[in-house]
Amino acid sequence: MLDERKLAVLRAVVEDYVSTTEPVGSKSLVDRHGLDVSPATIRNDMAVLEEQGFIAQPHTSAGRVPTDKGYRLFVDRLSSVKPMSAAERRAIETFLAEAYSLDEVVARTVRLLAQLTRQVAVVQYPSLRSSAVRHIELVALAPRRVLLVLITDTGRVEQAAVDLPDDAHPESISHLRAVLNACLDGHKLTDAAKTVVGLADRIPVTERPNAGAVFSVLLDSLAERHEERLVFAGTANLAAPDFANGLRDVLEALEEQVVLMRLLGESAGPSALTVRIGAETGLEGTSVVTAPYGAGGQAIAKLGVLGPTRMDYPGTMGAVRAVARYVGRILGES
Amino acid sequence: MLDERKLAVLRAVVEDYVSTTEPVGSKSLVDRHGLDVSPATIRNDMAVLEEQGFIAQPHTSAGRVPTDKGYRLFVDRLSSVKPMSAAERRAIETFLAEAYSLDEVVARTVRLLAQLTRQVAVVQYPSLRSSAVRHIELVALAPRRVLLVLITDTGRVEQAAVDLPDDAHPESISHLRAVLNACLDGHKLTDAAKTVVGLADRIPVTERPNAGAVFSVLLDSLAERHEERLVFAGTANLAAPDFANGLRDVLEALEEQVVLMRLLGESAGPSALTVRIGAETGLEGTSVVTAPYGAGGQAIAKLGVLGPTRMDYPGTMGAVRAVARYVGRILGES
DNA sequence: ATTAGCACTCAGGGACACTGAGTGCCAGGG
DNA sequence: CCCTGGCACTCAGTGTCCCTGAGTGCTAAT
Repeated sequence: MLDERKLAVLRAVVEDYVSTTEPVGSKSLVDRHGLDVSPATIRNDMAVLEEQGFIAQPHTSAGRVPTDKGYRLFVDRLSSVKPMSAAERRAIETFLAEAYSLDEVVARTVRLLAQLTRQVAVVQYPSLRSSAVRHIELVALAPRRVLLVLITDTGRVEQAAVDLPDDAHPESISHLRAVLNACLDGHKLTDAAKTVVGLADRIPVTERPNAGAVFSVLLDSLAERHEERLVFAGTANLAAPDFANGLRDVLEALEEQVVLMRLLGESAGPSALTVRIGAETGLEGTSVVTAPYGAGGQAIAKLGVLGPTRMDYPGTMGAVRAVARYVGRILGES
Repeated sequence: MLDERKLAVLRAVVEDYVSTTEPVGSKSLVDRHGLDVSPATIRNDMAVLEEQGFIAQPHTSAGRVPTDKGYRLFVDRLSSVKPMSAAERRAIETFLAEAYSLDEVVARTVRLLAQLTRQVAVVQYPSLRSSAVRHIELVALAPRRVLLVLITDTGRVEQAAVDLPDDAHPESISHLRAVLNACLDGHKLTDAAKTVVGLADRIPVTERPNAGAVFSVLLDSLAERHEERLVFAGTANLAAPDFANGLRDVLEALEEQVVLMRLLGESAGPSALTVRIGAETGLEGTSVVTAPYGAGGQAIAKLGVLGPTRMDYPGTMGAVRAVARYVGRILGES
């Protein structure tokens, strides 16, 4: 149905259109690529490709432009990820290595990704679930309100205010803190749920409601809230002419964390690059390339870039993959 | 030089241009405003205003458009801040009152401001300097690295990693923590500098280098870094046609915290609204309205909005002022 | 299956004229 | 002296017409 040459034509159309932004015609195709056939032949191929929905004409008597379906096929079967050059890899590595705190790693990563791809970069904060507890602090704010501070082994600090059902005496708070630290120190948050079950025994009955409130905040909201934090950079790249009309929608999507989370979240394979094209993203004319990243093999969050459907997929995918790897490595070390 | 009527004409030009986005001519002016003179008279006035540089013509045979200088005069002498309606004030109050943590207050404030003004809103995080210390925590990360966590009386948590000159034993860290808490608890960071001077006495000579490192991070970087944090919202409003060309610059400015800090920082009076117009902002075609806000009378940070030179100044100023007041009130309560 | 040839289409761009909102200026009137 | 009505002038924007050129689809020959 689609022989070798037709696929080559589609590939050429995508490549040319991406680099010129202009509908590509049969003649220029045979010129720019080393196709040993005449324009007329290409025209026939193009007619077939159009019928199948891989390319389209903006108007009669204009060249062809890839459709979403065309880009899809291109990404899935006609192109391969373009690896970063050695120089680029080195630059990435040294740039990220200069970051100390997690905040800084994330900030640098997102800027780097925006710069490499010249598009909008998005990075999700790593989940807390796989970190281990180093220290837990409780500070009284009001009779029925304490501040819960969690310090992880990776040196991250998370806080949350907890509303207590009963008034809490200073000493009962100290006791709770001591128990929490004794039991959870060194444990991962993922395992903390089990640990907490047996933990209630060590707490006087009268204090259990308060302790329960603290536990639930620690396990649920603290660990989860963090996963929702997103950072982005490179929005200035939206000023490119591609987005002329859809601009408003994209900017709104960037502020609506929910939309972005969905874009990052719904990726398919666990260790693979995910590419969502055009309508698949819910944003007309916009594509998204994402990858999971994580320390020591297991994915803890995602990152990616967002750009016009007409983007350099191999290059973008290469950059996303490279950055995801190096971030994972950096996080694994600290 | 500029009699009453000429000023009225300028005011009318600004108002009409702001609402229609189109150069305003003499005829439409006398129609839309109750001016009891003929268009010809207005034309003469306009000629004078143009000569003085308050208005300009995009091209001959087009209406007039205010210049930066014209807007300046309008803001300084021809308009007054438009107070929010009672309903709006109530909405602001309840919306902000629902926020618990400081992060949430800031997040809600910036969104609110963007929505009220339909422009880009920027909020600077409140300075830590005027908060008092509630608790200080030190956690060892590595032999020569500790994590310093500061909890303030307003329930805020700040962290910073400290590199130590010497190896630190667990007990010396505990000791340092105890001393820090004993001496600083309840004191404001602004006063902490004095307190620290006498504090060295309580620390063994061998530990002083390490203690010094912790102190300096606490006083300098921790307190200062925080003031540099900015949050913004409403970037989708940049899609308005006004920004068609300058868009890229504005988006870049938003990512360059430095530029934004300057825009927020250089305001004149301590308690007043500041309006910077067009070239005054360093961004062609962009104006900025800022106000300080703070708990209990003293300003602790700034907030503001950024929009096209052609903006509704009275309304925007009203919104900024109102939001600044209510945020101050909310922060004062907690 | 490929190609050469040919008629056809249509967006983009230049030339042209027309319209209308707006101007500047002047001479006359309160 | 300030205002006004009148008048000639300017020019951005719009619409029409036409031409050009890149690109197409189809058909007949290889």
